[in-house]
Amino acid sequence: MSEPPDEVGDDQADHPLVAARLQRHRRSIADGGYPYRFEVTATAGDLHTRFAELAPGQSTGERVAVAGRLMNTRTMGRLVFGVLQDGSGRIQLFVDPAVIGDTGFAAFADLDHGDLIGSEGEVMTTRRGELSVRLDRCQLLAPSLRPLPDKWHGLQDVELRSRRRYLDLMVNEDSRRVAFDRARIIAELRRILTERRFIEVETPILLTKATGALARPFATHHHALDQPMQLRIATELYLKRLIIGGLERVFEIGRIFRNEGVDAVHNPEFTMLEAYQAYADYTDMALLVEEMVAELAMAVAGTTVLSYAGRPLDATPPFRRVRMTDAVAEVVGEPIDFDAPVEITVATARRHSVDPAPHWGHGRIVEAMFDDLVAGSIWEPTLVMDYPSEISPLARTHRDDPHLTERFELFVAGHEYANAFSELNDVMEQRHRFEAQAAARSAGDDEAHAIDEDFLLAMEYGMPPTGGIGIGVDRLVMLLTDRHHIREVILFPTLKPEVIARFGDAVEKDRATPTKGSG
RNA sequence: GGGCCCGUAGCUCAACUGGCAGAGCAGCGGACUUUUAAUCCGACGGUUCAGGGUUCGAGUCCCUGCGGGCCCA
Repeated sequence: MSEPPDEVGDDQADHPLVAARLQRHRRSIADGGYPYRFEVTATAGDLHTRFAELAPGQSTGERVAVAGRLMNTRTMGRLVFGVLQDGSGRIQLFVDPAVIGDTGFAAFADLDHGDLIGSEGEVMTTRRGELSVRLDRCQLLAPSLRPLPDKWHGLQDVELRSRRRYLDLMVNEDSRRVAFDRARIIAELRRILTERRFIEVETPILLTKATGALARPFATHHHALDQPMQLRIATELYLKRLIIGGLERVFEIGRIFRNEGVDAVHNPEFTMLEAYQAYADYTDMALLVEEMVAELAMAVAGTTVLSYAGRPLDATPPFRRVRMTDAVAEVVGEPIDFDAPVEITVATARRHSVDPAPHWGHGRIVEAMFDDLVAGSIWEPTLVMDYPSEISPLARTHRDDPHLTERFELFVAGHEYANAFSELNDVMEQRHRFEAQAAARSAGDDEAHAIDEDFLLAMEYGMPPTGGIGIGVDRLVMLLTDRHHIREVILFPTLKPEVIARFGDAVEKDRATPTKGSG
């Protein structure tokens, strides 16, 4: 054989199921190849909508052209019933040699499941009432060289579903629906904010120093500048610079990168919405997030009474509000006193199996107790209000309690969904808070904020009172689509490199097969 | 990081206390002129994740590694 050995990329190249398709592909190329375009006049969804009422055994006289992937065929003597899937759904193809001709019929019979085809014919219903297109013409637009996954069970392997998302989308209706719902949710978020006169902006991802949140950044390097760089961990401080600049209502829906582990609710890159409104405070943000969740639930689920993980979940505003210190005090059975010696709070924590680190103050300890003892038991949407200053370096001190800040987080189903403040706008105070963070960092707290001098410079020009909020978009999509793992709502979640097992040998796929990038 | 579980045909899954590696779907050949996961008949399809060990004999037991899942931290 003089054929190049790797016309199909990997270990499956000589698999019989692939080889036959490869042969047909070569014949097609020799016959002049495949079309460059196909004029589509209808989608499956269009047809089902328009002809929903059509009785069995009817012909419409209307000729349409549909395109998509051939998912299944059933031969019945000299008839073939095909199932065409396009972006809107599925439509049956009725293939009768008396209509399409013997040549056309033979060509259709030569198609493989998975092929992309363009089909034309009259809209009709079968005797059983199935809406169909009676083909008088059909062409192969692009072949599938590999067989589809199981037509009934689809693709089940959790890892493969993420790795080969295209296959997952081809054969698992649920996955397609989540993708569409996610797009809808993001579009609705834009609509909701735009209607409220927010403008959408883009701030840098590539930074010399990532700031604005408590998280470890990814490190990279700029070659021409010979400069170490980091990927952003928040959009917060740049959006506030825009508030200072007078844009007054800004938001960004952007990818955030945090160098941390992967689990059911964490992916190293995720999508966050941050919105800032000048002359507003955290009570405005609370109303905003309630309205958002309710409107999104109506858009996606048609109701604010959701079902999540088999349990009812009522997301109808107003949400329950509870002060963080009260929630903790209730669980531990004694009040939290920020003026008492810290040892008192340490002892309270230890009695509840929470072990504070030596440099923690009341605030960090209260947060740890909240995380361990309270957060997991929250089910219905709850605004946890008024976080300790120690853990809120960017939030404004509470107008009624100097130990606390005007900050809330939205908790649902045991997890955090949003984080909002009355933004700290006093540059002197901001500098002090940053310095306290720096001190915590040198005391061994690797989750403390870094000082951002450039941001402080911006603040020195005066920052209006501002309400700000950050919302985890992926988690919101999980909640609204009843998915329980973040990889179900991210099309391409972060995965380890694929490893191909060889004889006594394991090779990373991307190293085993040269690609454009490596050449 | 710790515990438990999993990795078998392209896909979905079986295989008892160790004893010839199976089915359905897909693919191939055939029957069937209105099917709906069509149905029926036939033949085909395997490095049981990789490496090592125990054994007359390993998918199964042991060790190591890789990958994955769930729970916990």
